[in-house]
Amino acid sequence: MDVREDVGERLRDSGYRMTEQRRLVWEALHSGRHLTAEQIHARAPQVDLASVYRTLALLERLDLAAPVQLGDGVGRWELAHADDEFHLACVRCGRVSHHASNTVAQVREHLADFHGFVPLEVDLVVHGICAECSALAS
Amino acid sequence: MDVREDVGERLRDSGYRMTEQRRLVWEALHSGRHLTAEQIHARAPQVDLASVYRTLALLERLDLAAPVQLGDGVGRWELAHADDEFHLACVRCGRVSHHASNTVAQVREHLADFHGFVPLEVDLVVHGICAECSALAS
DNA sequence: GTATATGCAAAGTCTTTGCATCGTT
DNA sequence: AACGATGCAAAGACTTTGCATATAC
Repeated sequence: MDVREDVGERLRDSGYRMTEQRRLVWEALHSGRHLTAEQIHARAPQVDLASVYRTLALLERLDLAAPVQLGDGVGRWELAHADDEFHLACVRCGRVSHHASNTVAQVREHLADFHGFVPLEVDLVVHGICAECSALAS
Repeated sequence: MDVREDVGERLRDSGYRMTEQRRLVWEALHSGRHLTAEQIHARAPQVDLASVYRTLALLERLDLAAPVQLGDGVGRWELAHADDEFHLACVRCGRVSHHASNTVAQVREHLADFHGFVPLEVDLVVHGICAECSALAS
């Protein structure tokens, strides 16, 4: 699953060049999830913000990274991963965790079986109060 | 379910004033779903764009309208509705439809029962190919 | 009459683009 | 050596804010 070593190869295979900037952005993406362009830039200050955006767009085209919309209107990015994971966003502490389940698969089946809609990407974000914050509040 | 008549009352009850601009935005929201601020402004040209934004923020505070994130990075709005409806966005023709099912309820239960996370809002958007476009492609 | 809401214009934020230079292949 | 990628700065899209005027109550 960790393709950190051969991004260069992957890029070259697709006709792109491997550069220090792209490597730094790629590494930054490994340091967290649902990161804003600004956060990635903070983790790779040598890379111009414009290049961060350009690199993210490229990685998206190659299905190596994916944009995330948590509903706060801020553009966020993370490494591509199976979309049977979804986000749990705590409205109290702001932390966002990932959660894997068969829920997304169920949604897919439900749609395909009954409605003729062919699901490609399922984006599921649940806002609520995480276990830690619930405990504090009681 | 149609509270069109008593928005004024609702506003006044909450300490706000009923104005022609707010009425126009409110009506515009009834003319479609997942509308951008620009689209609402087009449907109510007499209302300044800034007031459109201010009114939408107010309606959101009163739970009369809700922002929608379809994943295209564009801010969209619609009348508040039960969140067991979710969006189906066709990546081919761009049309977005609403779909109601118990899927969202299942997600809520799943989380509450097993993970201590108290779900508040569930945002589910499915990107894919609608039945019409599937038919055309075959 | 008073306080809130509006219009207009300016400022903010986030993202994209143009272009000369640099660096990978 | 050639062409793609980068930095920098400017432009763009979208949204918010300040302030004087208008308006609901």
